[in-house]
Amino acid sequence: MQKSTADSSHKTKTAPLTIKDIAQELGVSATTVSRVLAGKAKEHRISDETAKQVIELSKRKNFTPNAIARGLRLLKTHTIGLLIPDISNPFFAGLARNVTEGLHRHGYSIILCDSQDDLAMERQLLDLLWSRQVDGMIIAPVGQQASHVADLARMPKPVVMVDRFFSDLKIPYVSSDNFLGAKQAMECFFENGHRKIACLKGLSGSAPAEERLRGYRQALSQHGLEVDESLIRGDAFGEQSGYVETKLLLKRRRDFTGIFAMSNLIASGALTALEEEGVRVPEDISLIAFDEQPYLSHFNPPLTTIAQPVERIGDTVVKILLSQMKSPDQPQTEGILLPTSLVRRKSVARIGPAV
Amino acid sequence: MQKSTADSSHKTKTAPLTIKDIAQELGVSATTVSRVLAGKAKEHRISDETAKQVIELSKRKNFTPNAIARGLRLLKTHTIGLLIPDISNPFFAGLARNVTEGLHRHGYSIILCDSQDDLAMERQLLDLLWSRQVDGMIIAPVGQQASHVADLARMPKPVVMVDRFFSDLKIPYVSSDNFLGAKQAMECFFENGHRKIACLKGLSGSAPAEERLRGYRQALSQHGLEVDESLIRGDAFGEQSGYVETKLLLKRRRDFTGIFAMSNLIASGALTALEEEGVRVPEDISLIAFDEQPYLSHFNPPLTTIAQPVERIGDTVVKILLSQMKSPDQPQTEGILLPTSLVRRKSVARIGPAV
DNA sequence: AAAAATTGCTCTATCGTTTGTGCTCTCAAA
DNA sequence: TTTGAGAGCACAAACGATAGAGCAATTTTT
Repeated sequence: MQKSTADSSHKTKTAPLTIKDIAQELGVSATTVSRVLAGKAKEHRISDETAKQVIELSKRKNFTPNAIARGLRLLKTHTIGLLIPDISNPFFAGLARNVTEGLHRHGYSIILCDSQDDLAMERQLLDLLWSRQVDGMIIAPVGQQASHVADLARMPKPVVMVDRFFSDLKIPYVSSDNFLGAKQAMECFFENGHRKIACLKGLSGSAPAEERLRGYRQALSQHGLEVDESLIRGDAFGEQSGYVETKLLLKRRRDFTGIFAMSNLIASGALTALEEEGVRVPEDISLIAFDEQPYLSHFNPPLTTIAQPVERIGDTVVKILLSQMKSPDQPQTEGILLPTSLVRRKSVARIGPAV
Repeated sequence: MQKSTADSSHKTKTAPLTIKDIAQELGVSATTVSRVLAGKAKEHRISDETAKQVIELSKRKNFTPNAIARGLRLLKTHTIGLLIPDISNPFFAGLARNVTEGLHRHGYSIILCDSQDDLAMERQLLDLLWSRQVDGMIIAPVGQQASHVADLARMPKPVVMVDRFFSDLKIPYVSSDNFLGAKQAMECFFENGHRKIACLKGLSGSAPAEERLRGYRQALSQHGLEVDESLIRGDAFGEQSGYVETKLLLKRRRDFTGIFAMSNLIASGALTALEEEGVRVPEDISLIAFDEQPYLSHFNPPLTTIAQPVERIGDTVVKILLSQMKSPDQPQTEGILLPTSLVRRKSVARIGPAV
């Protein structure tokens, strides 16, 4: 075994460099190196010559200061916690992509936590994020219980909620205007003559589900139609829920002509059930789903959807978080609702005059 | 402004607790608190009484030791870097979910980096991850260039490649058996009488694209068919590529009867193009895509696909990484290829006797 | 030529934990 | 009454980077 000199033929593990190593090799102090690398050379009257040497050697040795040590000293980690219920849900994946990119541009990294829509897990992950000294958090809480989220408002670091939120907490949030979205979906049904429309609900108690339900109800009322409670079914945003509830609904009755699905996953499950039961879409039953994805245009039939402005949501969340981190004591934005839009495709049939 | 006592009505930001605060309040040393919280009370002869008090107070104050300070002292952050080309690609989203969960169960958090399939970004993110002192990395490199990835082999921390990999580097990898997958797709075409099959390629130089191409070629040869190079088109895994290449292909010729798309995104783009050109699937042209997703069964037509064992890939990656972290000097697994499977749906038409 | 200002750094303490070493008791055995 | 062993903890030094204060040269001013 040789003594040291990097032997690149084998997997020679190089010991991590420190600022001291650089300093020693140049015969300067660690402070100097730190200041040069922080771009504060001028400010601290480091000679151009010294600065150049430090930079060059660092580059040559591929040295970057230990961010952990830095974080400890500065009490700032340049890390943001991102907590979402399910990264494999395209809506959240898109959001994660957007947020990750936006924050990266401002020098922040993100720690990704997937709560799997589990409250206990969520609580645990929140503790974990704090223990990791994140500078801020972006969370899409499971959404049914607020107590542990409420504690976040007392934390010394900014937090922003997204999608799932609690409007009564003193924590800013960004979301689609779910109420509006539901009404847009319903209006589309009405225009095409539908009046009996089932609602496949998402997680009860969560803001998106409740707001969408409110839109559903109000749209019916405004058109002088009665809300049939037995047409409101389901309690989760997943595919399973869409499948099961549609199955049950179809066993019981067939007098409704439209289904409003609160997520694309629910819609997907519903489609499976409809197919199994030999119900054609949209000839027998029309369908509108929340959440737009490009591939939905290849569905059979191409799905009419309510599109959420995912990018705008992500951008806004990032903007709020950055601004809160810059000036923690400014008045907080209370909550922002971004408008949805209807994407008309072919899953809604005209069955009569507009209501 | 009151002095201190947490005033929960307002957003009173509580100063972060430290181990010293706990120690002081109990009249013991920080050492003792640390040892109790690390579960080393017995080992260090801390009385049950003291231990109980420490635990209780910590719980009551919701205290968790500062992981940053811990990381600095222990030179171990319990953080893993996850670098992928695009989190909004369902394949990687699924992988991320799996990996995140698996690592979390072992006490590790993940820092998510999305390179957006950009080499420069990838290089930058790798530096960033090292500077954050991750204990290990899971990377799906862009895949065209290996030099910066090769450096990883010399790092003192374990790295595992996934999906996109370089087999000649001394870094373990886990991936689908892309070669096999392509052959499975081709066999399905052959069984149904197809002999002229176009290939919509992914990113040139990346292992998945090259291996799938190899499978495509070999399958043709084995059946005594000539490889028509002009039927091999495209250079990216995205939707755009699928769309554009299909358009171009259709302008030029219509003598092929099948399309092998190297990703579901490519397939999606191809479908759009086919539709625009009035080509019916599968009546006029059959289609098989790599990457399975449940919703593909709702496509028009339901897509026949090659399914990658995403969960097994994720589990395996995690297993390898954990084992490398436990015993860094053990012989490394060189590379693991997991079998794919054909999901038969309705996008392949029978057009003659099997070849 | 002496005082003042400027240049170009270095020294030291610090962030919050953990660890090796060592200190002070108490109680029993010799 | 001294010695020894164990129990129960505290002290101080690290981990790597940074901010404030300070200090020796050199240059400028008067």
